[in-house]
Amino acid sequence: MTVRVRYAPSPTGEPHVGNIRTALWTWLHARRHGGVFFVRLEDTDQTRLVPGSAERILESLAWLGMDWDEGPDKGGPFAPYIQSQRLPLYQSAAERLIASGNAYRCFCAPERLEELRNEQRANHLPPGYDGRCRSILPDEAEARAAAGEPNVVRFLVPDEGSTTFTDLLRGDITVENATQDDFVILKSDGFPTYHLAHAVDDHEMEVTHVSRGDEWIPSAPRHVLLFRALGYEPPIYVHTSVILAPGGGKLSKRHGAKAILEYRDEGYLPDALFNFLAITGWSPDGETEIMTRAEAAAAFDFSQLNAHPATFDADKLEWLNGVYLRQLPLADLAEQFAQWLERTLPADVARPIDRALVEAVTPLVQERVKLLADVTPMVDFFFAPSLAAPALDALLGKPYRGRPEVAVSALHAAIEQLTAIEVWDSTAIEGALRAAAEHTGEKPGDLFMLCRVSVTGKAVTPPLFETMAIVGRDACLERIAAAAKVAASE
RNA sequence: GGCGCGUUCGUCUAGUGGCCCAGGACAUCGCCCUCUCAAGGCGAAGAUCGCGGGUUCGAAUCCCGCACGCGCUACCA
Repeated sequence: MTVRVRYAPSPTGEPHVGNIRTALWTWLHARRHGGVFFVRLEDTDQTRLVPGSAERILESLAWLGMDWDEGPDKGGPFAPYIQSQRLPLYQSAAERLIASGNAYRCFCAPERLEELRNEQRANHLPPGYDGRCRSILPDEAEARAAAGEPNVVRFLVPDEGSTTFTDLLRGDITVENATQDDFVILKSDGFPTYHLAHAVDDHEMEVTHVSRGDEWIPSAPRHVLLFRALGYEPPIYVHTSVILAPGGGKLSKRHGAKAILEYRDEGYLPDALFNFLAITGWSPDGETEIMTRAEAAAAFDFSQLNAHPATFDADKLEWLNGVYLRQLPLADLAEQFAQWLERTLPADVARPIDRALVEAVTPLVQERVKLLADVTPMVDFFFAPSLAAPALDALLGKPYRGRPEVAVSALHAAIEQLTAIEVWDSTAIEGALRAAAEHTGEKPGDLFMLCRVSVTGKAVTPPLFETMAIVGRDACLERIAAAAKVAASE
């Protein structure tokens, strides 16, 4: 039997890491077994819909490289893939359940339910529907419903016995039926609840494995009961753990959870995020951590997932992103940088930005960035149309503090040597600066730092000689002279 | 309150009765390399395997109890 799995988000917001990680594992399982991965929109709560979120959900999946075989945007053999367009299916299932005595109409008003719960809580009893409408005769119920009296359909949970289901991570889980109340399967607006929609759709769409968050464990027995009452074979269940925020507690918007697309906007690579999410809560062998999607898929096994929650390790994600950035071919990296710089360089830098310059600078910073965002402050001086002379304190630094005249003569020596260079390349520049240091008796490192700050305005930069080679002789000499003037003015 | 799930270095994990007085990775610290910063190399520190009982020649691994954390207990998913 071919594996068919699904990602079934509610279009009520954007996917965050915890949510997408379950989808990612599901995707891995599909690819591992040559199965089908599809997307189904669960928009049965009309009150919580957020416009645009369906698009953002699909965009997130696409960005992460999780392709889907069937879905709301591309159809498939079981279309439609949007629950609000499948209402008749749920309604007829509910009617079948009523007819078979597995469900009944309930006319209790929300207010009564509310009161009932308060009372139960006050008496330290487990809250739950008391089954009052169970006793309404079917004919009467139909008549009242036909007359337009608002009602919901509840599933009739057996008072006795227990229900067992198997979870791929946790083994058999058994729950006493008596602890489950008669839950609503069809709401008064004609929409199904999750429970019914899950049973109907996952059967209709021939889903083989259902992986979802572990908050669904308590209601899984309900689903098994539903499947059986409908005459369906339940799918295989996998309940995945949540991702925790560093401080503890579920990762939430307030607690550092970011939408997937925010990672894109902050300069993470989709391959790195994918890899990171795949291995938080899963390890193929205890050693391997860096994997392509294909490698992860080849090794993936639901039953290896960790059943306990994992804390989100932002440091490790950054590290991993750096690993991916470093192994990117230079041309690809330059392309990424170009797009990034286009967006983030100050407005006074002419657009489009100098593509050749980006390519020249890329190898100097490849091993220095962890995020694409790091590139901008690292290379902005290469692109700036003009650079202000450095501030005195920054220029002198520790070695020359209080003795600017020494810095001035060192700088002049550097100018002299640099001017004499025949072919302006990094080797020649290094030779010139070392010669200048030797002539003046300065420590090479001190002179280098003087030049670094003079030429770039920064104390931390890509390698000096390569940097100066790219900046060009005229600009370098000009800037060093300007810096010398700053030092001399003291 | 009831029901359920979970518990190995700060963090992610390996581990399914002896190879584990617990291995790898991130982070941390030190050394090396070095023009700054990185990257890289080497090394250190870091877990009485939640606690208490059992079973066994032998337990992180099996059983029982407890503690703690989390989840569910909606006409939300």
